[in-house]
Amino acid sequence: MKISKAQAEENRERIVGAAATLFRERGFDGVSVSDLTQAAGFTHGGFYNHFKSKDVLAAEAVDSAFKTMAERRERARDLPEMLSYYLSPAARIAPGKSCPAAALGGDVGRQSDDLKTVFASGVEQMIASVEERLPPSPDRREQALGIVTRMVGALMLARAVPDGALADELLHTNLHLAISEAT
Amino acid sequence: MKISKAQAEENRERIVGAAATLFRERGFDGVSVSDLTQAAGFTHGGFYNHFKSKDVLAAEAVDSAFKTMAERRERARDLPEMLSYYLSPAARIAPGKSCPAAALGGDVGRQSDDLKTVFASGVEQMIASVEERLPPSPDRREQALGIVTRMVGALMLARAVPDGALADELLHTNLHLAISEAT
DNA sequence: TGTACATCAGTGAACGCGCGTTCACTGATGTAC
DNA sequence: TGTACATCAGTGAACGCGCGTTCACTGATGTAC
Repeated sequence: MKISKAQAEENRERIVGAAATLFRERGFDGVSVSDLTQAAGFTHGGFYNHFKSKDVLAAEAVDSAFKTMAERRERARDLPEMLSYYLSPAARIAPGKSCPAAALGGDVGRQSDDLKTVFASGVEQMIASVEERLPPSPDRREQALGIVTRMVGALMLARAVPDGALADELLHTNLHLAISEAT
Repeated sequence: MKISKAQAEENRERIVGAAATLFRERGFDGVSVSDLTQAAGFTHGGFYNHFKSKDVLAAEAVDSAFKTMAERRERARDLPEMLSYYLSPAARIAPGKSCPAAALGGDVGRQSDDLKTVFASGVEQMIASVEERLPPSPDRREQALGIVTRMVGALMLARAVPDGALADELLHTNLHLAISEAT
């Protein structure tokens, strides 16, 4: 049965949205085409009406995740507030709703150059977003890049370690270091 | 045909060694039990004489990778030298021979608590190793943890981005920042 | 506005494939006498 | 030291399973008249 154009477009967007969340939670290999179409409310065969392949969707999903994160960043009043959301225990527990760089960076290193390009532009957006909240200085770009590296590294490591003192320490210590780097 | 005990033990160690390299290069899901036993010179059925499951091997392989890295670290004369090896273009290109935290941290976040525990002890070793090369100070531990976070984040991000200016910048800028944090 | 029909989004069986794991078997090793 | 035999590391076919992708089909949508 054919579906209205509006409904079809909504289905497509639901797949991208589900992929943006599920890939961050379980990695690219941890989510099947079936998982994605089911999350969007239909069956797997229809997937290929919307995307040439799972890989092509992956690039679009990562792009979408970075965009959502950028919107969330804009809502922070200043850099310390932004950092404290980013490095919160809540963010550690909810990779599906947090930074795609921390959740998928390791995997992206083994994926296509197309995906790496999308990823790079997301990282550049993060750097720009931090940089424009930094006090003017000749090495603002370097500072911003350093802070973004710290954020991503800290969140990824805090998740790769069991719940406990080290996980908390990674979050807290890097939050303090990043805040003091930002002033 | 039975094999000598010495040969069997060597085969076991070859699997662990191959796993330590291949998992870092391709991720846990990117390497099959067949790949591992072939790399060790025999066929897949024999795998289960040595390991209860692929997951159990993964923990041992990550442990082994951290140990190899620790030995390599000991050979650096000082912290700047250690950092410049860690964040070199050569390390970026050769994940199989470089830091398991940067190569597998993202994946470990989605694996068993057993693996996370092994991973955490590797990270603690890295922190200790940096800390003992830092000048005495009440917040040496925080500094060391911050430097390790930067190293891991930088190497992972540099790999997740296509060859080019941003990859180089991630390596260079974070190397300079880490060195200045270390003095 | 009403009707006839082409379009095409979604269905679900089927494709070939590789995965982790099991198992009956082989035959050199290593031990007991 | 020599012989008989139990052990057990490695073999390779087979297991059930889920994967990404394809395809003939369905039937509501949306268009042409």
